[in-house]
Amino acid sequence: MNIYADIRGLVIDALAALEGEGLLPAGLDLANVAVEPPRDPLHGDMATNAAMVLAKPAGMKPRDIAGALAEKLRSDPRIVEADVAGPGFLNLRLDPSVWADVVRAVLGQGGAYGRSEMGKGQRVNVEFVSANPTGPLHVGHTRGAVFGDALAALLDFSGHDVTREYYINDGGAQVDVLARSVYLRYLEAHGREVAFADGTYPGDYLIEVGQALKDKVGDAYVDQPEDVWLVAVREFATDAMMALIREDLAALGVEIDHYFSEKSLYGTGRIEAALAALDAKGLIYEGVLEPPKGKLPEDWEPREQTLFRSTEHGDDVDRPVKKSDGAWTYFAPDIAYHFDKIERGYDALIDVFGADHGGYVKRMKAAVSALSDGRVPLDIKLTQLVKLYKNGEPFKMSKRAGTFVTLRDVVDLVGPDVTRFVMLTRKNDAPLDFDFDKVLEQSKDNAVFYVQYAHARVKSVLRKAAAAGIAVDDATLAGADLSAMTHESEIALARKVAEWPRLLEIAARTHEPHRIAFYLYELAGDLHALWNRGNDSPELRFLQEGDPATSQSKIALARAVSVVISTGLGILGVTPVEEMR
RNA sequence: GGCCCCGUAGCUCAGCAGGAUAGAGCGGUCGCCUCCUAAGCGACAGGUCACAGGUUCGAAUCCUGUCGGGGUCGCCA
Repeated sequence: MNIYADIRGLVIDALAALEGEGLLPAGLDLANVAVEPPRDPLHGDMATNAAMVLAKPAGMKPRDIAGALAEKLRSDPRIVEADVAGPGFLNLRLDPSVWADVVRAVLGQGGAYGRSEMGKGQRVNVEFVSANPTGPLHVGHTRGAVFGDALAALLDFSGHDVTREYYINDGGAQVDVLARSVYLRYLEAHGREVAFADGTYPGDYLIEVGQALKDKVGDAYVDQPEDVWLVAVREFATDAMMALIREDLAALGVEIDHYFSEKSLYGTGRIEAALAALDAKGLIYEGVLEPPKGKLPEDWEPREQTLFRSTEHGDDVDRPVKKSDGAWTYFAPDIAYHFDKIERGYDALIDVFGADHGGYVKRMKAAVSALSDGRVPLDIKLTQLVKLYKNGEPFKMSKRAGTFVTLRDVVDLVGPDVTRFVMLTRKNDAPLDFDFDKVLEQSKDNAVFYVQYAHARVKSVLRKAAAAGIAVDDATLAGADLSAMTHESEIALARKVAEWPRLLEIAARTHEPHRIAFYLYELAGDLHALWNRGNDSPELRFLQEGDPATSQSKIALARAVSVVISTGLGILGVTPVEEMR
């Protein structure tokens, strides 16, 4: 049940009726007609901008349209008041039974409340993390992982058919570096003294990989030239790193549906095929790029390269797909990879990148636009930096990796639930401060705690009611008489619950899962407010001693809140708690 | 220099397809525990939505420009 959608439908029907009666011209575009919660609750329960939006196309005064619309709407039993206000707003006051209906619907639907079909028939591919397989995931990847996973869950809940995907960058020079680094650890395992030159990965996490390599091949590679072992060690090392990364993701509760190997694009004609597709559209040419505007790189010299005419699809300059030595640039396999995604038939693509990849957004979009002839939209979400703090001090080092704080460091310290929630308490494109002490603090300025506390409070009431012999299963609560739910704090809470489907639609449309976290914080706040009213006004307490019927009606509302919190946390990948300890 | 993101209360940040008197937390001041968990709740104070134009009945929101912060910029992915 989405009460906002229902009432909007009512408004649309009324407008259609007015058209039929000739009071409005026929054929008006109603797409921009909105029904929203008013900023000020004094204005009513809902407001519509219909009259203002339609005034110009209809050639009428807003207030005249609003007046006629109000007349029509008043005939619906759910609308008790419809007043024209301001420049032409139509403020609606709903019958209190509407909120009772919402609560009943929530109890009836349970975890399905808020699900929608907005994405019905749409296959969406969400690619995220896609970290190089050269070491454990670090904090930045953690944010991308949480964001991508929550976004995928959100789209899934909104009716999309979602694939979570990870692109393994196992085709470039960095995996050769990895192989050489592992080789050094391998020699070390054989008791050799080794030095880690610049350009190798010194992290401790490779020690066990070197040992494992020794266990596997013995001394076969010792004192052998690189061409003997490089390919084999590279594969061994990449596999080990991917196993590590999968473990990291599992620790965070992230499950990838599809891992896609960059390497699989080489030597198989797939890069060539993708570029041939572009070539067939006249978008590939040999040419010399203009030097960058402004300050020139010192070693700049004009070079003829194979270029993709990305400017035809919105990019600022054309982009090279081959290096001067004839090898592919990294962009070439990326084009092939996205070509593959398009050919797999997705209706929409989403890439989650770190903010440092912001410079690639336009060219990637240009490539997808060109390859799909503009049919497949690509949205690229950038996740900003995470700044870590501990004891108020910036916190940088990891014991394990030697250089950066890993995903494991974070999850081990605060747990996956706190990690995930906190990572979503900022917009993806805003920097995030993550304070190891603060996120574990039990206070109101810690949103995780505050939301969990609200959930636990409801659970506590349910336990106490059950102990008092009052039936509080959802079926019983759904049948409770909710006509006494009239206090402003109760209505405010029910109204918030009613907003859940609408909030989800907005979050799904904008690809912004953080909105869920903020909504849950507000919902929790409304519950805590009502809870505390019970201190002064015993009749507002959820549990009414010796009065099962009233208790059930009160608890029905509380239970509806816990259903929404539980569902919302579920989308964020956070487990709701039953009690605070 | 080009491109991208950001600029909202003392601090950290929300702001929903443009909508009415711009919100929350922290910090400040003042209240609330014989009472379902006070790990909480209520009230007050606090704003030139960086700045200047433009579009619109209406702009924090859209467009242009300026300033400030960050990121990025052809043989690294």
